[in-house]
Amino acid sequence: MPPTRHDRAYELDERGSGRPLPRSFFAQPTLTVARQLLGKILVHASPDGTTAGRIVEVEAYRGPRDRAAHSRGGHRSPRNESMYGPAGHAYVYLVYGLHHCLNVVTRAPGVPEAVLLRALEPIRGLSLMRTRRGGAAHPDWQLCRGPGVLCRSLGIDRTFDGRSLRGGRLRIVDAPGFAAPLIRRTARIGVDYAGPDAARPWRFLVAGVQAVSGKRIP
DNA sequence: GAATAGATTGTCT
DNA sequence: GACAATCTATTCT
Repeated sequence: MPPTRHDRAYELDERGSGRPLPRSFFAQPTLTVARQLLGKILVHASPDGTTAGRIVEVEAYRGPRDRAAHSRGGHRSPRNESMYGPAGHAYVYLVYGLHHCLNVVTRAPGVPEAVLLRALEPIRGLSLMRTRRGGAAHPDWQLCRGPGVLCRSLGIDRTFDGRSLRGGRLRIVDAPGFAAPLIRRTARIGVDYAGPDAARPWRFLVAGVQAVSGKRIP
């Protein structure tokens, strides 16, 4: 497949390589990491081929005091153990018995905070994404629109839980961010059970991007 | 375009 | 046995 305009713009080579982000990037406060992840690129170099997309929507989950987080009240179990691990590693879980969701762990080991990746703008391996989605004729902007769907398109499952995202087959590489005025905040999605924390504006997305979940912002 | 129901299973009470 | 950081198809308007 010939390189696309996006590949050159984001300096991805044939294997989807790029500059990794330092661990210090992921160890920052979770809201900072969430905002700064917008524009970075998630790459999965699988045996079937490489798929990649630019991060355009995320949500922050802020540990024991956040009643929407899996680590609320300091809860710790085999399922969410990765949230307690080092910054820059993955926390992958299954929701509703059907869909995988990918989080990026933040802060110091023992501090169970993370950023959920909710949508990507696809930039590489679009035909493989369509195959993984079951061969339906989805438009490009629908291929990674939503946390479960992006994992399906990129072939991400719980085998990546607890693994580093700064090297290996699944990784996040550096790329230019978005101008601050384009970044919007809203309440998080699907956390109505979380009482007062349901309303906190800890979802970050990019205005003018079609590939975000829910209603897009002009 | 908006609202609704159903899928499907690991995890926790 | 209840519920979940979701998605899709279907049935309205």
